[in-house]
Amino acid sequence: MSTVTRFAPSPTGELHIGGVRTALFNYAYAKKKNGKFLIRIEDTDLERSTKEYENNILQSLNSIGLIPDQDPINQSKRSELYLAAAKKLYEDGHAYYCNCSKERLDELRSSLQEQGKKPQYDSKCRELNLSKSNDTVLRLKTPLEGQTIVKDYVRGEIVFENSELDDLIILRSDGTPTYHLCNVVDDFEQGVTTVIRGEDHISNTPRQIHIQKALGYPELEYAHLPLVLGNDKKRLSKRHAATGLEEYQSKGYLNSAILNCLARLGWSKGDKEVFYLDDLIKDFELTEIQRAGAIFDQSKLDYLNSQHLANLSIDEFKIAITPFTKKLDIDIDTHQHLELLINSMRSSAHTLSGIATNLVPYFKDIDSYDQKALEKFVAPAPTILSYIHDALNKIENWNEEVLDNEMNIIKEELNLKVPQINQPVRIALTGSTNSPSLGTTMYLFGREETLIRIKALIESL
RNA sequence: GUCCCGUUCGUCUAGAGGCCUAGGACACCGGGUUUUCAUCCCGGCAACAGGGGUUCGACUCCCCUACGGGAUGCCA
Repeated sequence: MSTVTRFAPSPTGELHIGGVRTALFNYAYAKKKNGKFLIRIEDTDLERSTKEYENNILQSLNSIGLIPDQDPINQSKRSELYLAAAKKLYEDGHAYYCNCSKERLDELRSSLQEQGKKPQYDSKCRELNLSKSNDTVLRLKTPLEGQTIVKDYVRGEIVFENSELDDLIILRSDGTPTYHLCNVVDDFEQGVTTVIRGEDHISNTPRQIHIQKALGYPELEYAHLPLVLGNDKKRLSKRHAATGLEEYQSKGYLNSAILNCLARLGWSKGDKEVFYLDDLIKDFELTEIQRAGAIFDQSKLDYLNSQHLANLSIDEFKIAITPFTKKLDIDIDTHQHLELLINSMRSSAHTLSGIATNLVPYFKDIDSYDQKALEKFVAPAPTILSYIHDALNKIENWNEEVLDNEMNIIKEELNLKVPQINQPVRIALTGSTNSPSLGTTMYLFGREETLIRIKALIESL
């Protein structure tokens, strides 16, 4: 049987990186098995679900390349299916109507808890043969004894005593189906074979297995992933800074780097740290997933991003950085030595937005100089710049070698140390002391612009 | 409370009883290259939660404790 996995988010918030990782593992496993990866929107909670969040989730998954093999489905549009399943359960004697009031349930729970027992429904209505009415819920007849064993790829076999589980509600008193029913029915209807989801669902699993069995559905395979945590070791949530996928994308982290980073959270293959989606698909095994929760570390993402950035071809890099340079109102295609510029600057920051910012001086006039640098390198000897300007002005053959050579000559003539003559020029050209090697930098600016900028700095003093 | 899951350097992880003097990566610290910054290279720091077993031998197996997480909803 061909493998089918699914990512089943509920649209009650933006897609965060923990969700992306769950989707990623679902995707990778399906692809590895030559199966299908599906998306299901679990929007049965009308109160909290919104179309905006749904769109955000779908768009995010699409933008990062985790494309489903079929159009996503919405649970909110499939009630007939759930109702039909509920009806079958009732007719087959696997479910019963219950009219216990909320008050009774609350009392029951608290009194059981006082006795040190597990708070659960006492199955009062189980044999009463109640019929459906306005205030009845439909409950599943959970097996009273025996065990339910969840076979999990990452944790092995997890055993639950059936006596620990009560008769769960599958249809609310307003007639709408609950999560567990929808989940089980859809997994069956969609042909899902393998459930890969967060470990917060482990204790839900035996309940779902009971529904499956009652409905006569085949068994599923499970893999419960450890959770992605914030710095405080707490489960990632809105309280943590920067959890949304879009935030990372808009800061200029490459999709491939984000995916790489997320995949390494809970999974590894030998000493391989830098890899791509294709590698993951090839190497991935559910049994290799780590069992403990993992803290998301941004400095690791920074590193991985640098590596992925370095691996981009010039054309790929151009395409990747363009949205960021556009935002800063610069058009890198206008540069006369674009390839050299990119290769000189691509490692200047960890993110595309950082690199784009560093690129600005190469396209726009300097509107402010680094004051500290000015004080340190220019203020002590302001006349050096004029000397350099005049010397460079005589150079016709404007290339890196000649320029480096000339700077060396100037250094000898003035009997100065390298930083004393190099740094003022850097400041004149880029506004700061940071730039590629000086010959390259002057070459990148060209003869005319280099001279203009040196002059401009002299005049601004 | 009860049930379930988990616990190796600051972080992500390797580790399937002797290969472990516990390996790699990020971060950090130091050095080199770059006549600046970044990159890159080299080196260093740093962990088996605690206690009992089992065993000739335990990071690895068992039990207990502690700590963290989840479930215990007419949320998903």
